[in-house]
Amino acid sequence: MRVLTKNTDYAVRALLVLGAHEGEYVSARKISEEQGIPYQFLRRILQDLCRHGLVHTKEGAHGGVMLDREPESIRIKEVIEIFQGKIELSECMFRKQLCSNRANCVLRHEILRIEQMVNREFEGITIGKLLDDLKALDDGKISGKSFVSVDNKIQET
Amino acid sequence: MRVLTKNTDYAVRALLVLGAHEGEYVSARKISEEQGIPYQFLRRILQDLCRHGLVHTKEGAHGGVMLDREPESIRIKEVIEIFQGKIELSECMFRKQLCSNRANCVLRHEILRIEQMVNREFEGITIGKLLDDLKALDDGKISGKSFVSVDNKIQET
DNA sequence: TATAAATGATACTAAATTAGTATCAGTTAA
DNA sequence: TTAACTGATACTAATTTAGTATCATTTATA
Repeated sequence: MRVLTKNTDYAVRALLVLGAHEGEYVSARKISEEQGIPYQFLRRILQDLCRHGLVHTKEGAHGGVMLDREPESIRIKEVIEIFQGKIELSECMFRKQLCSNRANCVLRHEILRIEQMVNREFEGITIGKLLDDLKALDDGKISGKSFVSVDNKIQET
Repeated sequence: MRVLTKNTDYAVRALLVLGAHEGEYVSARKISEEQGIPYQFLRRILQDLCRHGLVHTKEGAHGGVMLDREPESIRIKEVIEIFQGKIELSECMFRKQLCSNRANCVLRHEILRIEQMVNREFEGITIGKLLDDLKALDDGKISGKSFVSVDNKIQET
């Protein structure tokens, strides 16, 4: 069960690169190489981000992509919704009509609750926050929170 | 973005029917008709539930399916994992190796946090609890929490 | 003992989503 | 003029999800 798709993953990583170079145009080629993201795929992702006003672009030589908003105002929730639509744990029939049966109702009640929780969480994470975390990592301030994977299990070191 | 698949949805509904008839064998045909679930699809789902020990079956005429565990011990998390595997918000490369780049790390840290939250929630919901909710609904005790959908938006009445 | 109502096992198809590739036109700095 | 860019968009491939079909076996019971 995977919830975040490559689209979203690549978009966030691209936004972090752009956030680290605020005020500069960075080319899709450079981001692609730096992050190991398939070039043409990334191109389309960046165009989507542009259409949604998260970044703007400059054509031609020395052109590229630049953040068009404060990193703090770009919420992961927004990015997810651009590429995957609204977060809905279960898109059931009851979004469109009265509950057809009561069994649906009770399950749905719980699911809506969790759905709202997840939405709140993704709303709380911004590119700005992630950039801060990155910076803290660089400064070694939260080095104790770095992770190492052993036998496919995540462990804190 | 849909997170719960039909498999899981149908399985939970079937388990609720079985929970409402504890100690009786209920046939796939009956559940299928009662819940509007495609018969053959449901058959396979019930077989999976059987293989995982949530239900047991009796072949032949007057046979069917019966819960094999206390409804309170059947957690939705377990059902999800049978049909969709472990809940992972983003199955990234870093599950298998050390973080290749730091941009992954910071995003991943947040994602793991939310992932654990979601897991805890689905672990807290059991078939027994949903049956209780259903019963309360029948008794009109939580009638104030019934839902009506207007223009695709959920509203409490 | 024949039969109808069940499950067991499993192969198959269809639809939808996700991931990735390719192409061509236009822009711009040097 | 040319190389390095983006804009737009069509196309293909791979994977996942949903659903269908078939045949064998079991069992209650008329």
